[in-house]
Amino acid sequence: MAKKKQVAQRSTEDWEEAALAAIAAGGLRVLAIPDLARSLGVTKGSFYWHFRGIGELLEAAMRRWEEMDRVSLDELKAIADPRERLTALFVQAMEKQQAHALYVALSPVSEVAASIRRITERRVRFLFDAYRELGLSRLEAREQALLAYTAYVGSLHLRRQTSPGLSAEKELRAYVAHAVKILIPKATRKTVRRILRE
Amino acid sequence: MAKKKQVAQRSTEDWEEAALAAIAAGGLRVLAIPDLARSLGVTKGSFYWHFRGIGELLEAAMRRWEEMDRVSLDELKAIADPRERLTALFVQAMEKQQAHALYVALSPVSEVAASIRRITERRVRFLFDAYRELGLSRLEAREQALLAYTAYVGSLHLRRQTSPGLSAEKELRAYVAHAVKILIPKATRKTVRRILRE
DNA sequence: ACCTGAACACCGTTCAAGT
DNA sequence: ACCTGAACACCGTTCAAGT
Repeated sequence: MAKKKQVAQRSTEDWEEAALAAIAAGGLRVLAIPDLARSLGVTKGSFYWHFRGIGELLEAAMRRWEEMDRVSLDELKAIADPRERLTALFVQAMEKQQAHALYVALSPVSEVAASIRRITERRVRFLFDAYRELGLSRLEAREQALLAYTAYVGSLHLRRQTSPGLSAEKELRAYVAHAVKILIPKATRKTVRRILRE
Repeated sequence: MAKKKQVAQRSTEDWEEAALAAIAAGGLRVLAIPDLARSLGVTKGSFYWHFRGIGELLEAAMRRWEEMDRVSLDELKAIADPRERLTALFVQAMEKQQAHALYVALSPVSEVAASIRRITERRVRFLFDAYRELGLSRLEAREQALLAYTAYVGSLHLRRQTSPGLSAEKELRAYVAHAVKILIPKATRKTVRRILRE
């Protein structure tokens, strides 16, 4: 019954998670300390005990996201067969909505450019390694890795644009099927189905 | 000599242009009415004579950008040979820095989603038509158009990320060379050179 | 160790008053 | 027709005071 006096006591991680969720949902522009505080059940003043300012929150949130991205790539690295590994990556690219929303919202933000670059480099490197294992030359592997990565980024934008006339869903599926054919050597129809359904 | 009394008298278009320049340079977050007003030599109060609010400014600026985009596509449509037309489009994709910066900055902004979608549809349509003229089936042309468009969007992101170790410029050139081979049927080396240099 | 609450600067918005 | 200047609400930030 001592509800009024019960202090919330939120951890720094709580603030970071709330920030990432807000950015994924509405973009960086809607990130407001009073809103975050309200959603965490504390007053905005307490924010400044955890962070020096909104910049530091962004930094911490980015570190958190980078770590999540690194871990999910490492999980894929456990897959020995490079073709299977690429397929699993494509499946991930169709899921993980929050991560994709974050990428689109934050990629134009200059303050987090260093983070975004590290994420990009790690992903391109992952693709490069897979293509190398499939027998491509260094140059071919690099080119293919970059094409795969840009196709992925572009597909995020495509997915955000729900076309009214032409079914966006249908467009996207045709797109992915085509991209898979080019980006996963010797991909079978079953591979495409796995990526589109699974 | 009546400098103090000389009123600035800015047109609505001046505000729109200033807004687009600010967004291209620093993203939507740095768009601030006091800053715009200062750069135009008036006080922020006058903004509200031209626009009902910042939302209306964005709308007007988007209409302006859409029109610019439409015009530059129409210019390309005058090129009769579809292969030449695609090449010219790729050349544009390597130039027009402000337009690209605008796309990256605004694509995640939900308020302008309708504009972005119209721009995307117009561009994909342009690509589709070119591929049809080159003899592709409706499905093939659509798939190829979407791949070309996503590769373009992805390349914008790639270009923003100036890698320190590996030369970003070099990466980008390798990428474009590869993309051209896939996206412009029977492209010659000269085509690639034209796109990378011109 | 973590939070409250009041304070201040600054931006978005309004509007009466100017030319 | 277009702009100024003062006003107000709201957000980011600070900080002394609380538990």
